[in-house]
Amino acid sequence: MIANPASVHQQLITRLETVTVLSDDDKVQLSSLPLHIRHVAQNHNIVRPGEKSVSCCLIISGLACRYKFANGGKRQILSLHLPGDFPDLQSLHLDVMDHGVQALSVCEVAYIPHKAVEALIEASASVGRALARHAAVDASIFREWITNMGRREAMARVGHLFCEMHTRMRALGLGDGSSFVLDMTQSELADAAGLSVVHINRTLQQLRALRLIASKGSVHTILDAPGLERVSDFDAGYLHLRASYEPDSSRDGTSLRRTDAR
Amino acid sequence: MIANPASVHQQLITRLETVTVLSDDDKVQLSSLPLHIRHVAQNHNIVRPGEKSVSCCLIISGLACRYKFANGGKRQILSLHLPGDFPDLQSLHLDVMDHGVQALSVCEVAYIPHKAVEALIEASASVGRALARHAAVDASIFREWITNMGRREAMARVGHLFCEMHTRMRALGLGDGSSFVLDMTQSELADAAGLSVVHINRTLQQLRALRLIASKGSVHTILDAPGLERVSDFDAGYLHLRASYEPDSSRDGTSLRRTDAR
DNA sequence: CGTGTTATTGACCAACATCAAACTTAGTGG
DNA sequence: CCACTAAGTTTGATGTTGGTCAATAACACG
Repeated sequence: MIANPASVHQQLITRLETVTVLSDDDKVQLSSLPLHIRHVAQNHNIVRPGEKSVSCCLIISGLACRYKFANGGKRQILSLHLPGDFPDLQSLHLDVMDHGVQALSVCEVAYIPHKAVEALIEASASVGRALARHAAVDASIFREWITNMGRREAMARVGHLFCEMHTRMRALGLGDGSSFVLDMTQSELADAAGLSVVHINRTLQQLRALRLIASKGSVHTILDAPGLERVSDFDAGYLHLRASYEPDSSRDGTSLRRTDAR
Repeated sequence: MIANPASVHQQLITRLETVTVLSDDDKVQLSSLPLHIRHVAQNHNIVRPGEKSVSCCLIISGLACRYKFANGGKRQILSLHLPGDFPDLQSLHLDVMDHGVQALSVCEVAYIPHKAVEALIEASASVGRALARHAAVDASIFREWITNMGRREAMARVGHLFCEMHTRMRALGLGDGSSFVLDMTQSELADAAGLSVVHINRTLQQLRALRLIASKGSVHTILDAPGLERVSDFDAGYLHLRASYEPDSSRDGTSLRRTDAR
């Protein structure tokens, strides 16, 4: 799997078109975007923490994550990234990386100079909107993860992670019906879910025992999607895919009494 | 405390100037921004979840939060917002609110129509940059909160929250040296830290027993800032204030072995 | 095969949740 | 100003979830 620049440009255009309308001129500009394509080995950094970035990275293939270390080196995985994602788009606006980006599987990555991205945004409002929207969805996923870590117990947390990745992959045309590949060790899942490796292992066993999922290697199958979503408190609204979302107007104007908060 | 539009425009200009350089023309444009100023009572919604926003809100005074509900109504507070913050800037790019914004104290809020914000960004690259940076810092804080919830235990979690709010307030010229006002009940602190009310109470007692903080009512004093930061694993880098940040290049190019992850 | 990583298991323990009750504080109306 | 009330804080007792440690089993790869 060796990406050539032209196919990467096309991949980028296709991805942006899921979100906005691009003019022919936009596409021409996108097609001439300078790319520095690199293969990154498994477990190596795509962007180093603390770095002063001069380019944004686009994941072309593979699975990447953002991460931070807390305390005495306990790692937290902050997000997972699929082909077409820009895991460090914020580096356009922040001088220093407050976290790292790492390849969880072998990855192909395209680095695009900040200057080029800025020029493109300057030139095309559509592209600017699409990138802003990408960043906004990224932040929405962070919010859901905060909720996941703060208010869901282990089984829901892990199940939620699976639901999210399955949904995101299907939106990109990856995965095969109810199966998908998530190339992460249990140790990495633990870092993503804020749990210990041992507990992840036992939680996966529970999910399997309940016949909600099945796994062989890194290929996971969702056996009972509604059941898994129920157990995991999953509602895809926060992914802001082009689907409907039911507004909850039950609290209109009324006071949220402090005791509501529990 | 009744804000008049002119002072709000000035407050906005001052805040944006902490981040970018504004031309005289920018300031004129900012000063003519249409604002709908509203007082929001404590515990009432500033923006309802599920809503299709047509305006962004700017906190003029008071303390606000973003929140979500998980599971059987367990609330998670996602972020805290001080005067000058735009807690729903993302609504410019997302059609539906995936969370709510609520007043934790009495708040004054200015609603600015999306159309006006978009026109302003169109007209002024500086303002666009400042807002994009605001959103990027917002997301950085989310990442730190994920780490906080996932990988820090109760005392560090609560201490970290205090350090963050203290630092953010000082950056805005709020608070008085080592004291600051954080108008939240323990129940709300619990929702922010992903803990139970009872445990928050006991954790605060520990922090007081260690002489790291002292509190009377909602006025908190940090008695031993370095001590609290150490216990809380706090490093202000992620707030991206205009200060230095030490890059960590210790992992350059080397493999992050999977077992590093623990 | 042998070596190193990853997955699994059991035993034990710490952190945190839950429940229920008492106490404190601030606000309200008489 | 006092009694009353409701919200918020604190405490104790007890239970559960998830962490830690340490060992073993299963795999993957040269």
